[in-house]
Amino acid sequence: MSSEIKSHLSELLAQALAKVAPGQPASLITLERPKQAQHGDYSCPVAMQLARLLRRNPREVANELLAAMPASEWLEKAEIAGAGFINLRLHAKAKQAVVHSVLTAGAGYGRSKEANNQPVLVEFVSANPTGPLHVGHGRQAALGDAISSLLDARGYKVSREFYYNDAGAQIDNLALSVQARIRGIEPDAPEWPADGYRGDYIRDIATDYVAGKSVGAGRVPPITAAGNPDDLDAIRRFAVAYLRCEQDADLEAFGVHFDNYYLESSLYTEGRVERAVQSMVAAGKSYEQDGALWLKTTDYGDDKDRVMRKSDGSYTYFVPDVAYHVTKWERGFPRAINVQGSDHHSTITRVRAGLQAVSGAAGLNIAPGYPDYVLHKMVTVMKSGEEVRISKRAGSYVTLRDLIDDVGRDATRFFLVSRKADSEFTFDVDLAKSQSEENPVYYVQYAHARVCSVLEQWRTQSPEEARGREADADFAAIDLSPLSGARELALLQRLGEYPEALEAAARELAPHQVAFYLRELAGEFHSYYNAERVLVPELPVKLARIALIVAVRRVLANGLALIGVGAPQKM
RNA sequence: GUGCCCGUAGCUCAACUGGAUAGAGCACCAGCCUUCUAAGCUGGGGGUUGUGGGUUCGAUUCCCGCCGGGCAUGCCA
Repeated sequence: MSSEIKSHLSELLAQALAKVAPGQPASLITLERPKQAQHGDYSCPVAMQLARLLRRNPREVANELLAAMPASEWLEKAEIAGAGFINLRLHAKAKQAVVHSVLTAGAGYGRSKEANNQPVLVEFVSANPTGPLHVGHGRQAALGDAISSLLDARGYKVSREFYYNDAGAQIDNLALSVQARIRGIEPDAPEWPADGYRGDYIRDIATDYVAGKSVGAGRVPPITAAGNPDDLDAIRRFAVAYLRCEQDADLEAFGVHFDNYYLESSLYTEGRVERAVQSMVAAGKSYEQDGALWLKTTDYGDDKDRVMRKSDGSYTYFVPDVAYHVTKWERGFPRAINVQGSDHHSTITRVRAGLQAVSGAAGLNIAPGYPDYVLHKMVTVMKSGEEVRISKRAGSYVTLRDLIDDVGRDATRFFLVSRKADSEFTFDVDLAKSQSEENPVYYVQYAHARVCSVLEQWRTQSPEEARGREADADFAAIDLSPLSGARELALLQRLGEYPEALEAAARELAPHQVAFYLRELAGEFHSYYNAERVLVPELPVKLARIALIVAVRRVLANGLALIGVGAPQKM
């Protein structure tokens, strides 16, 4: 509703612009929400821009625009302020309508069909199965899942995917580390593998392997440990399955679900890596040197060429990455988004270069910027005032599981998603634990629970009024005209901004904006709650206020759902 | 050395992509519970937006130079 009003106002200004300055494009007109209430509901700076183009006084131009603007039933006041801002104030009626929109749309409020069901693949976490998930993976899980939900809300057909690096040197390392533990070798012993994983979980895997235990559930095919310490391949299979199960359990506890798990090993067994290399060679983008095969990534903006096939015959890591991304395109995803740590940023150029080479040779028409990347900075973990260096090899971490157990799922997710991806993140574990009750998530959830509580009171006090009013839509017919207080208008305004907030967050792939929006909406609700009673004697006022807070509850619930946080009825 | 990103209150972070007096939360100070949940509210102190220039009606935002931090720059993944 709010966006309808906004475009209505833009149209009025566009008509004025056509009269005052014929030939100037309507795209000059932008509407902003002023920070201060005295500046009205919307503000338009176009007169100042015109002043430069027309070489005239901005306030004069603004005056003429106002005079040329058609009247509107939604508009209460239009005035000029400051250097030449045109400030617009809406009638209360225009703002009240948003409650009806929210209550009618319910869970659909804020959603759109804009993307027209276009498929998009969002890849995130993609942790190597060589250890438990740590805090950094948590940030990625929270981010990736929220981005996926945002795109879903914009009408995309979203596929969440986890890419398993279950091939290559790291996995060999894992197998050797477990084998060493089976043989009773400690990480500090001279026989310990050079780059072995030192964490205690390696010993647990070794113990289970020797005991002949079985692992596997859900998506991970069951496997029983062979128990033979010499069978490195059997150890490898068991260790990978073991850790996949651990990671699955952690993600489950975090409330993150994937539609698909893609195994790197399958790229080899299906010959896709080989085919990708052949295409890159056929594209004329490669050459042999020093016994290795190189890709001319400099043709695609890189500062030096990169090795594809090492002199020992194995491929460098980005080659299967290229093959993998070819499958994303071939599987029918014209858009793909990769959520990764910023330490991977050098792979962007290589993967895109490889894709373009393959695309040219195989006639795939892959878009030049494919895929999109959302890079997030690393999480610095502070514990007891000191930084914990996350190192799988050294075995020191704070696992995602630790956080979920200590801080709680909702708080962890809200916290991890409420920062811009490209800002560095300091996660103070002690603070998060000791002050868990002051985490902003409770502030938002509390607002939701408070609405529920008021409604509960109302149902108890006045069952005859409440009868037949259960779902949101049952409140939609209530007369909203009593909602005219300053705090009520502020709440109405905020509710109306929700669809725009989602649109912006989805466009910028920035879910932290949803968290901030919710914080503000909850704040305005808490203020209102403290200043006014909802359950007042005058029935029309009472009902209007009830409709308002039901709408608030709805938007809080919708927003929290997007970022994977629960909306409790009671706290 | 080169490339990308970051630098905003004591701390952790915002700022609608160039708008009006840069905002929140922690922490600190002073108030508000016999009335719908005090995990809340009201008020207060706290800033040369790293720094020096430039662009213009207007800069935290765009451009250039410095300073500081992170990541990358492997025939590691």
